[in-house]
Amino acid sequence: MVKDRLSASDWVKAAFRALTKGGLGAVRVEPIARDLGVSKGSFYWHFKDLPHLKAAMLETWRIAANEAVIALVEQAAEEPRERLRHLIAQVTSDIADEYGGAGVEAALREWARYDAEVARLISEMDRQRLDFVTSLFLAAGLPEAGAEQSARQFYAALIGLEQLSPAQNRRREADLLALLELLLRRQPAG
Amino acid sequence: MVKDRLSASDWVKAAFRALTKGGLGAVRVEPIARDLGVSKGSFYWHFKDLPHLKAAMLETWRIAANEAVIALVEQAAEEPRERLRHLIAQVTSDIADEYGGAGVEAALREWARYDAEVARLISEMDRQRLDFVTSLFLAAGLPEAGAEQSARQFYAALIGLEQLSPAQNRRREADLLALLELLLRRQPAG
DNA sequence: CTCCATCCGTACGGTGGCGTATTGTTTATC
DNA sequence: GATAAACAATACGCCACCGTACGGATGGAG
Repeated sequence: MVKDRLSASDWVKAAFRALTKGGLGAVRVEPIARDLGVSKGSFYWHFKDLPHLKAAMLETWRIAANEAVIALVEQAAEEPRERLRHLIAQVTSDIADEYGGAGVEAALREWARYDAEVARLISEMDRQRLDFVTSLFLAAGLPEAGAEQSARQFYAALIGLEQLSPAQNRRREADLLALLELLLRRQPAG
Repeated sequence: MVKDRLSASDWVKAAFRALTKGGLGAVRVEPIARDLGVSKGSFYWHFKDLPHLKAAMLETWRIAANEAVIALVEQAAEEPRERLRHLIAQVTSDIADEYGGAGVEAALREWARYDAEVARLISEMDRQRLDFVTSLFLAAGLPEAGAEQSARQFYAALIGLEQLSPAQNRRREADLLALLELLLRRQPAG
């Protein structure tokens, strides 16, 4: 047997699978239970109800996304331009993480449009990422105002390209790198 | 009385309202009927079933989106750079058209991730818009390869900024205009 | 006035999902 | 090997929605 007892996080993982495959409307107890080859009796042992599962998903994603950002901050090179290039490489890599990666982001962004709490979470994470990117542009020598705008433009293009051409990672990377060059040339760092 | 007989397009409009407000999962017969103050007997007179309503929505949107693009091509200035600026103004204007505008786009993009047919439609329209923007960059003096990439970068930023900061039209416009300047400087047109 | 087409209301059966309650079944512990 | 805890299966009532059937209202054509 592979695994005949489930944990709460198994349910969360399965929920993310359902989310990426069928959207928020597909995050339902009984279908996921069938997907897991188990009855919903299991679900209601691990979770009070569906809203609690969704809350667990949000929390899981928040942590995972934070860790992804932090991992980039720590692990990549010291030089800010290098860090930005590592960021691009990371975002355009095919390694879909445990929780779905690209698809999840889009689904959550859509979810946020109907749920104020999710909207706050997303906006908070965007803020965090924008601050990070802004700090890199600043460290690369851009003036304050220019750095913030460049960060927005860069991050927006990153998101937009994910929507435009999923599964075109190679070209996306090239587009992002070229855009980065352009933005960095705004103010020669000297 | 305001209007005591409905048409199929009244249902489509109401369906778009539901879509922008609650996502694809909110496009259901009976709730929309309640919203319209009518019974679902009306719905099944105008449409065979729910899939047919959704098909009508897609068709409506396709036409509206095409007309929007075409209107820009015809109406705005002749000069390519001017046309691009008009495009930005259009996209960042608050005039939400009859069918919801910004919210609909996002919802449809998410819908496309679960439905191959919708995906084809979206991808086709993206193709069309990218070709349009590419032609403007070409006309503005950029070389072929650079024009295509600039178009992707510009259009991606446009989409991304919609996701990032809804209801920040003013700043979005500034960011897009600045980015446009940058992209146009790639190859001084002479 | 009548008749037909258009449009909507109402009532119905069917389905699928939610959450609860209750009863197994496995596992660790002593 | 008894026992308690962790986990899961089953069965149930409930509700929202789908799609159908049919009957009632309304308005224009003749």
